[in-house]
Amino acid sequence: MTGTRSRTAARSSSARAATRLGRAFFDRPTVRVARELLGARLRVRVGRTVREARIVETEAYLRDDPASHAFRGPTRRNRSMFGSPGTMYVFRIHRVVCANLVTRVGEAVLLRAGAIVGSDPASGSGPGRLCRALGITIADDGADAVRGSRVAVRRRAGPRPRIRVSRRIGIRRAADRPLRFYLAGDRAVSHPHVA
DNA sequence: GAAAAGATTACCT
DNA sequence: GGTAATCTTTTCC
Repeated sequence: MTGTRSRTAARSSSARAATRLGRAFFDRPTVRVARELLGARLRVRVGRTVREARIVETEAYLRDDPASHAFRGPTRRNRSMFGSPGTMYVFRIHRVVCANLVTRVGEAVLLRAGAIVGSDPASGSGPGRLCRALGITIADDGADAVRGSRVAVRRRAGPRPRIRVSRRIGIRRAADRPLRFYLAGDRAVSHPHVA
């Protein structure tokens, strides 16, 4: 039994390493990363358990983008956005937190919604709800999703999904830019009707 | 120092 | 569809 479990663990560890998205994935143009994160799995270790969501909705925040928290350069709050590709930028808004994955310096992808695996899929509909469902907190700000032990992103499995594009949700500045991406028809998408 | 603004959500009518 | 909740960071005097 022990031997079997050990062998199984070794194999799944190797498979996990093979499917985990690396630095190079995030070190690419932000819009491309935002699109390719759709369908990927976001895994968060919470104590002894692992929570997982299939990402269904993202938004890109660019360097030359008045809506981005990094627009005016590094501050104490946004310093994670200037970290390595794959760094988590988590910020607080009202009573919730929202999570981003950093791409290139000063740019990031906001994780707007995910279908929670093994639970109510719609409980991750919305950036604050996604973080709450996965157990992401402000303490995860600055964490490394590439090499870190708490958060990891796994490559999308399966065929290329059908992606829809719209303006971003809930912002005032640069509101017309088509920088929101989501899976067509997915129940966990937070604002299905925004064009 | 004080005040305003928010990449939101839940609950109201 | 509108609005209150809630609190940190940023910005302005």
